[in-house]
Amino acid sequence: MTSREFDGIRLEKLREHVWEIPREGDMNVPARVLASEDLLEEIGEDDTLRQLRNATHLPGMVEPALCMPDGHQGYGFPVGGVGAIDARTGCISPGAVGYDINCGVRMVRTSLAYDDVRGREEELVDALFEAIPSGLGGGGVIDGDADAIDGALERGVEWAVEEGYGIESDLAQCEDEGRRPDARPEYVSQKAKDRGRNQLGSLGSGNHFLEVQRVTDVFRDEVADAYGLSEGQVVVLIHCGSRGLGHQTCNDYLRRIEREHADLLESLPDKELAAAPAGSELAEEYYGAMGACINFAWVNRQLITHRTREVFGDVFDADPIDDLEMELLYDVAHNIAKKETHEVGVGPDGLPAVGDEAVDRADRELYVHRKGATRAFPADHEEVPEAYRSVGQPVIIPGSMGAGSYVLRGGSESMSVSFGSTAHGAGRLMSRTQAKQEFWGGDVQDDLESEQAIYVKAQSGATVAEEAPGVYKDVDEVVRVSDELGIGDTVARTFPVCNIKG
DNA sequence: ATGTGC
Repeated sequence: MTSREFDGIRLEKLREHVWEIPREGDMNVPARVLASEDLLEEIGEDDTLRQLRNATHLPGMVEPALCMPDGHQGYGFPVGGVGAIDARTGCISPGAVGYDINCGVRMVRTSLAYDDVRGREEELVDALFEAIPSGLGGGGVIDGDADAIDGALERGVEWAVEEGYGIESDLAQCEDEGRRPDARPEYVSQKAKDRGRNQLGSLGSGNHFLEVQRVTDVFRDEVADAYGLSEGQVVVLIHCGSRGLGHQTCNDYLRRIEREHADLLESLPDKELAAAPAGSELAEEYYGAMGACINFAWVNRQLITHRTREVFGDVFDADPIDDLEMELLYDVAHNIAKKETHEVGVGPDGLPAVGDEAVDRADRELYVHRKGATRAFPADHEEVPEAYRSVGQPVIIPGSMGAGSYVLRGGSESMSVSFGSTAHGAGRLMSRTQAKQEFWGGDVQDDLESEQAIYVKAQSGATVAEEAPGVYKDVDEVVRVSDELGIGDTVARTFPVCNIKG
């Protein structure tokens, strides 16, 4: 059997693109990396594998802990990590969701062709940059008051559409229809709400962006038809999260775990994996608060969508819905934990079990943690919107601002291989600090414009350097692995036209 | 990711 070892961590190749870290010591389950040999070499260079192995110590983890092909090291739990944990006997881990709760991405279609936009890129990028708040700190599309925050946290996109910031179809074309039914705004602290109030409709910083793109390739005609995508079409990608509100909420609950569940914390190999035991008051409150932050992030992307439609309407002197057909393709969460029912191995006592200890398989309710991973439910799954039910849910995978992005559809193998999940992006190759040593923001922008006709406008040159195309892995290779594993199948590829950043 | 550290 082929095997590879990185810094004392050995992986056995089970089959093409599937590498297992065998269970040993206090690991509850094995761990698996879904990657080609080339991607595995990159994943093995940072702390990802050790973090993935540590994650298997979380109580109640069922089946192997997973790392998607774009995985890299994160806070405690790797980015690109998927961890399914028994919701009755296990735990829920804020560290396995991430600071930016429901950081995610949506794609908006248009009826414009690249030729309609060509030559007007700078006018468009200037108008978008002017209209859409970005960067660190406050300022949003709307000035939120207490009612707005409560509406957003409780009801998500439903609230935004009622307030006039969207159209009816925006609801159906969003994961969970833009509203977590189990959101509990009362478990979000006043401090977090105060931070979110003036950030409703703002991109933020880091890897967040709004990008106008053109469809360059269609790989599966019948799926692209169902998604309303065709070659040459202009689309808009919006990538952002829950800003200070989600960050504050993650922090609030990490502190409470330290105070109220120090025993569980002590038992973990890395304190950053902090988790609350299933059934505890804290677990319930975090789950409800996280659901509210998820709704906030959806409202954030909805308000940016609203403003984007207005900008396109102005620039192209047309009605954004009736003429430009700016409908939402889909909105997917990249950082989330949700109760989902999946089939898992169970022992004689009926509890989830792995390897030889499993005597049967049965449906169990799990906290599926996806941290830097996308839900990728296949055709016929009841949670796929009706318009896409026969082909599978759209999966949106942003690459870098120099490489473009992909639209996939949930693959037929995703439920059995990855708890209905696939990759979420290209994955970082180097730290932000290293990126700033390697690149200069202004040079990156000049090169993109002169060599690829891509127009980037950003609040901070440092952010452009941190997000330079060269700091990312090869997104083509990431989606090739997803496609070959059958967890997410390529549908279309896009290429950047212009991009605004924090 | 983030009022760019507690």
